[in-house]
Formats: sequence, structure tokens, C-alpha cells
Amino acid sequence: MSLEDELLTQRLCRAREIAALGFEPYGRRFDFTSTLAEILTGYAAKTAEELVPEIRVRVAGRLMTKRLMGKAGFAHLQQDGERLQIYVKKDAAGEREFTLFQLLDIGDIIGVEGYLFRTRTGELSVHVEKIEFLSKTLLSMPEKWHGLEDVETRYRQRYLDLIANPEVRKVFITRARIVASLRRQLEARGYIEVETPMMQPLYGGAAARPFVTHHNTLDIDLYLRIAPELYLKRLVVGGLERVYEINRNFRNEGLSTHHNPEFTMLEFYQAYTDYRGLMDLSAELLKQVAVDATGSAEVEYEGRRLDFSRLDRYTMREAVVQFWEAPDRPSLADVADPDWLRRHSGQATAGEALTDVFERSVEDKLIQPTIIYDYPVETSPLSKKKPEDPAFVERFEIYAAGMEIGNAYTELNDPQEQRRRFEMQLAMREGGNEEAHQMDEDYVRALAYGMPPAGGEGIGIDRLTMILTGSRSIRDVILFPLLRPEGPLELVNSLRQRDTL
RNA sequence: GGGCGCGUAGCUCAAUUGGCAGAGCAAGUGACUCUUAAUCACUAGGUUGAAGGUUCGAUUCCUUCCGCGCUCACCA
Repeated sequence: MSLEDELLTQRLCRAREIAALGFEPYGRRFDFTSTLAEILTGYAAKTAEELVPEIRVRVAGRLMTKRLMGKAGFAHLQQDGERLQIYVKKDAAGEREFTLFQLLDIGDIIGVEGYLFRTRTGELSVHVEKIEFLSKTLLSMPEKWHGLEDVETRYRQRYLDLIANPEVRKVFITRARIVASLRRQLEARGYIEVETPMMQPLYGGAAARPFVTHHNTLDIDLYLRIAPELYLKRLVVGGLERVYEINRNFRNEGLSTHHNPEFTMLEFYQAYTDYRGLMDLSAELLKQVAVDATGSAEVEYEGRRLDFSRLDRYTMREAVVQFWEAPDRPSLADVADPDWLRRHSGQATAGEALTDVFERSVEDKLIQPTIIYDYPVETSPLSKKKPEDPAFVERFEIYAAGMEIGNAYTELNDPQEQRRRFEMQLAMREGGNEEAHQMDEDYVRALAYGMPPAGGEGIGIDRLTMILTGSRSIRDVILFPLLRPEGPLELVNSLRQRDTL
């Protein structure tokens, strides 16, 4: 018998012994008077004398340590990432409760009742008089000192990661704060939150390969959305002038430390503004979200300080000149010159070549939060052209820590022009570009009813969270990142064999 | 998909040039009524990711496969 099987047998027997004592191995509702966190904040500063007269409490949590010394013992309960010590003495708790305490395994969940006191070494603790058993653990917890470090196990069994590693819990709390902050800020500006289809008959709004699924009754293939953009703009046509959605996008592409097949995007659209308006809004949103998430507009990421209180702005051409590190730094005239671009990139058009040069020479140098604006028209089929230069569109991206975290533009609202852009995309598609847009005729129809001038923006929540939590990998900010499925676990078999224990 | 790296007890890690697979925690038994990485004594726990190969002998070298990580490509 393997150790794990032996342990399982032991623990199942233990559960039976607990039941024999008159406790339920899987207990019921427990009304606590305070959370552990409340007790710690409320009484951490109180001296032993100030804890008299007795302050009675009922608290619950998972047993994380246990030090048994004959007829008394100490243990720590953990709840919401906080730990509080309990002291169980046979004299005080009684024979039955003390026997239960002796039977407890690390990982069991219990509730206790008693009064607060300070131990001789000064630790705030609960002097236990009553124990209720709430849930039995059948498997062993990660090691108490090192915690759980195996990356694969941490991602596959996030529950264990959350139990063992308090900083992981903090990352996801910060993530929740980020989302809440963005919602609050947008709501304060009159935006309303909407939900648009995740399963779409046509996919669009970004350049990416989709996941395909099938609806049986309608007998149609559907795509998991790569972006909500085209639906959100239909809503702008319909008079929802400020809308946003925070939800998942799905892109059937590679995985990396910066890419998960499903990821969370905030997209928001505002009628009667343009990309300049959104630049200002972005600066406000990002500064505030950094403050709300971390307490400061300055955050440290991989040893560098990023200042979200200011967003530098460069046109794409300016950025190439500014951040060029190779010899022969180009001039602004060079990066506008099709011949120069052709010499520095294999791309077919001047616009694609500029984007290519930008991505290769600039992108990973944009450590400070920075706006790059004015993109070539070729790569931006849904944005409005610059009136003075139709080769460029009114689009910007936000970079930080060398990553793209946002993308925005003045929305193209001319249906005739949109039709031409889609047709350009179709031609690229026929030329073998799998990621080029499909024709979305209903979207053109929506524009044909008239869409107010508008600006729209997407912000990658996962990447923003990476930066604001100091996480190196996107998997560290996604609770359950996509992994290859595990092999058989054999736990169910083991349990079945012990069904009568 | 390419390149590099990793995989040893439930967890965290050792194992010399290819020479008896080990420790701490967790677990079991016993002692202990203020401990806190509790302590003390004893015990058990391994298909070294899997399958082949080389060798008298493989955790160690080789091949293939599986899983994960990093990186490049692609992408946000």
C-alpha cells in the first residue's frame, strides 16, 4: 500500500472515530462571532490585562499547525489567509472535546468557542472550551515551512496554492480590486455594464484565430468570441452611449507567460469622443486603478519603478526614432519614407513595415506606462483615418513593462468606408492571412443606421494585474490557467475501495 | 511547432566519477497541561515521471514518450 493510500485509510478511520465521539465528520452551519481577521485587528494591540473580563468568541478555520503536549495543546486556525492560535486544555475543554482535539489532523476544519487571552510568550489566542468539528481532510496538506512550490501543482490544484501561499491569495484579491476600481470609475462616468455574446456566428473585432463550437438544435457552428467590439458598437448605434464589458475573450493561439487562451478584457465605448479623449480618460483610469489596487500610483515590476501617474505619449514614428538602440538611428523623415521602411522590414506595405519595425525595435523598451498613437491603416480595419493623413488611423496602444496592455481608437462610423475596409481584409484573407477580418454585414447595417462619432478602448485585465501584482507570468494572475489535462488520479478508486470504512 | 532545462517519499530537497536511494516536514506509536518550524524516543513510507537501451551494476549515460517551466515563433 502506498503512503497516500495508507494515509487515506487512516483518515477515514479517524473520521469514524470522530463520529463515534458524537461529532459529524462533515459538520453543519457554524455561527461565528468574528472572523479571525476581525479578532486580529480588534485585539492585537490589547494587553493581557485588557482582555479581562473575558471576551468570549466563536471562530472557525482550517487547522494549520498542531502542537500537542500531553493533556493540553496549541494549534493555529486559518481563515481568509489569517491565522489565530487556539489553546486547548483538557481541564477546560473536557474529556470529549479534548479527545477530539487529539484526533485532529492538520487541514481539518473546526469551529471553537472560548475566550481570548495572551500566552506567556504574548501571542493572542483563544482559550478553547468547546470544539465543533466541521470538515475532515483526507489528504495531507503541503509542507508547513516551505509551502507548496511546485508550479504545476500550484496551477492544477489552486485550492492548495491558496491554502499554503498567502501571497497568492493577495494577488487575486488585488485582481478583484482592479476590476472593482475600473467598474467604479466607469460607472462614475455614466458608463453602463453590458454583456454581449461569447458565442458568435461571425467572429471579429481583433486579429486572431478563434475556437469553434457547435450548437446542436440550430445545427450551426459558432465561434467563441475573440473580442466583443462589434457588438458593443452596435449598442452605441442603439443609443447606449457609454457602455463597457469586462469579460472573457478566447483566442486559439499559443500559450506563453503573456498569453492564456482565455483572458479577460475590459472594453468600453463612449459616444461623441475620439482617441484623444480616450487618452486622457486612460491616464485617469490607470492612475486610479494603480492607487486602488496597490495604494500608490508607483509600482515596482521586475526591479523597475513604473509610474502610473503619468502616461508618456509618442506617435509610432516618434517612438521608433526615440527608442531606437541599433546604430544609424533614423530620423522622423526616415520612418515616414517607404524606401527606408522597405530596407528595414520584409513587410509588403509601408504601414505593415512600420508596425514591424516598431514591434521589433521599440515594444519591449516601453517599460514606463506609455501611449503610442497613430497607427498605419493596414492593421486597423475598424478605426477612423486621420483627416490629414489617410495612411494612418486615430489609434493608440498603451504599453507598460514592455507589454501591450491597452488598445483604443476613434471608431470608424462610416458604413461605406467600413465596407471597403472589410473587403480589404477579405483580400488579405484570400492572400492567406487567417487572422484577417471576416465581412460582418449586420455590423455594416448597424453603422448604416448611423453611429455617433465614438472612441473605444480595450484594456487587458490579466496583464494589468500582472504589473500591479508584480507577477512574471499571466498564469499567476489567472486562477485556473489552461494546462494539459492530468492523467488518472486514482483517488476515486481508492475511495471506492474504502467505501465501508 | 523549434531550442534549452526540470521531473527522486504526501510536501521541501539531498545522493561524489555509474557502486547499498537519504534528510527535514507531514504520518504512526509512546512521553509531555503555555507551545509556536514545540521537544524527546521509536516506527513506517520509494516502479527515482513512463518504456526501452548501454553496463557486472543506472536516480546518474543514451533513445523515445508523458508532464511542467523558460525561451523563440505567433499573439493581446
